[in-house]
Amino acid sequence: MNRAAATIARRDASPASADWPGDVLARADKARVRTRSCAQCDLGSLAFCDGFAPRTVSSIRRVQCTVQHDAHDTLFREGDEGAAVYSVLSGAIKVYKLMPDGRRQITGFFFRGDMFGFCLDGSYAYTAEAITPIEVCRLPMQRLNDLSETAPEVQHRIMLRMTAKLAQFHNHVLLLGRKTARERVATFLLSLSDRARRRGDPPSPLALPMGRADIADYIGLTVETVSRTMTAFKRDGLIDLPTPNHIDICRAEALRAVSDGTARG
Amino acid sequence: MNRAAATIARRDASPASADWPGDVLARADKARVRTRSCAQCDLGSLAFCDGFAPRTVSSIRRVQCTVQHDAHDTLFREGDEGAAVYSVLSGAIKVYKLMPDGRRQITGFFFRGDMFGFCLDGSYAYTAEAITPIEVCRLPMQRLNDLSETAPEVQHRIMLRMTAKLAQFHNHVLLLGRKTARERVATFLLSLSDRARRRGDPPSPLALPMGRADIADYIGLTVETVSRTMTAFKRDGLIDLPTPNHIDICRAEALRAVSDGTARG
DNA sequence: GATATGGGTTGATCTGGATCAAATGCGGGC
DNA sequence: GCCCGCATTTGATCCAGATCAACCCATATC
Repeated sequence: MNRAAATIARRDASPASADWPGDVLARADKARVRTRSCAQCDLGSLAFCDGFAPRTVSSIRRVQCTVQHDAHDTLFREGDEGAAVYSVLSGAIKVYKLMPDGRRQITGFFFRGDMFGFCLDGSYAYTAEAITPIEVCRLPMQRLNDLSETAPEVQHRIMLRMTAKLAQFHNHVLLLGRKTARERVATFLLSLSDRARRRGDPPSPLALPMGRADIADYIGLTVETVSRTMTAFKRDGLIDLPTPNHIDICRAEALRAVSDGTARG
Repeated sequence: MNRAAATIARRDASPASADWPGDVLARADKARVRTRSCAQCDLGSLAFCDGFAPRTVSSIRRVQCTVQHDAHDTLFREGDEGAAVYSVLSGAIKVYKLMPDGRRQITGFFFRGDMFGFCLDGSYAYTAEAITPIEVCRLPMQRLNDLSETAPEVQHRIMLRMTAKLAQFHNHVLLLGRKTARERVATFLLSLSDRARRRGDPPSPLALPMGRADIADYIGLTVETVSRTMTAFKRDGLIDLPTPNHIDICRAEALRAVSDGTARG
């Protein structure tokens, strides 16, 4: 489609090394780069570099840059040269793959503290797009690799993140391959709630920054089925929906039973 | 079910450090451990350690052990302490997750040269089972981590494998979330064929070591649908099925078009 | 050669979720 | 306050793939 054509045009216009702010501006829609270091980073224990030796941290600071995006901005597209990994400071991001006829599969949502963009060589396997206004910490992969010669803990930390992501994928593949609509929605809500809790965000009322269409494209359903299922959960008293974008999980155990297929019988 | 109960009993009987052959025997069904080193390894460029400095290779050799299993043996179960990664020397392995009611999702097939079992801390997220008689190279993860202090290329190589696996997962999630039965089967066959080619196995007739039920549980369909779809492909001249476990891809481009949804219109 | 066994295939029917269609609700601009 | 545009919800119908049920056909056993 014309979106794909636009991507190619942009890529041809900005070739080569993709490590520095100027390139970020050329490559991504409307990015605003702040050149200040990560001294003001408030991720705390969620930060990728938390607990590293001071000299390792300062090495990372030298190669890192903080980037802001508006909602709906594209950070990179499937097929772009994969040059950097990102750590989310604030906001929500979705990554997805498209089929030629426009079918879309969202393969991940990322929030404060999450990392995405792993792509050691070759090109990104998916497109990344801001759901809300976001702030991300951009880490050129090549620089991290260089760094790992002297600081093996950097790669080890990356491996931990990737391992966690792999485990998540196993669960998501189970959801997509074998779960019913009710089980999918329940699993999704519990997983979001769990992640909110882990990163210290209020788990109730849980914020749903993404729309119903995004949820549907993530769990392999249609908007209508997602909506109907949430309404059914509300009717059954499992959740409350103060607004379409906030849910209260009223009966977590019951929702858990739905999510793993042990509800009722 | 009683299988789960048996797992717990076995784990209670063999606690603690899981690095050495004796433990492998205790943990896995009927494993035969060969204590000879990997000097006879014939993986060549497919090997995890291919191209490493001689002293790194010999460090790996010291911690590695080669294990043989019969078809249907279980290497480890979901929830077992994740102590080692495996590299396949020969044969085929499937890994899967089960739901309490018995629904099964196979999350990966592994062949000669593939690695699986990534699990830096905590426990395995899935069960691994031999499809055919197999021979695997077992690498205790903790030892690899220690090694990476002096040889950063070890972790880098692991990261490459994990990155490739992540990209594969993105594709598989797209398949499960958004593809039709025909698209799924076509994608599956092409992916197997591609992997056979990459590892130097005859791409035609392509061997299908797994049964229809395994294929179905991998691509989120039923046995009947897999069988019907393969029959339809044969009728349409896209493939031939000399035996149920061997396929010839007759019209790869046409199958490719089916797999990405661009067939006919 | 009869007989069991366990894949794999084929046929008939059913159904969960998709699709098509229409409200409904809600935030933002003026 | 009122209108517009968009996301969400609700309703009616349809259909791809699941389910239920034979059946086929190799291999194994005696």
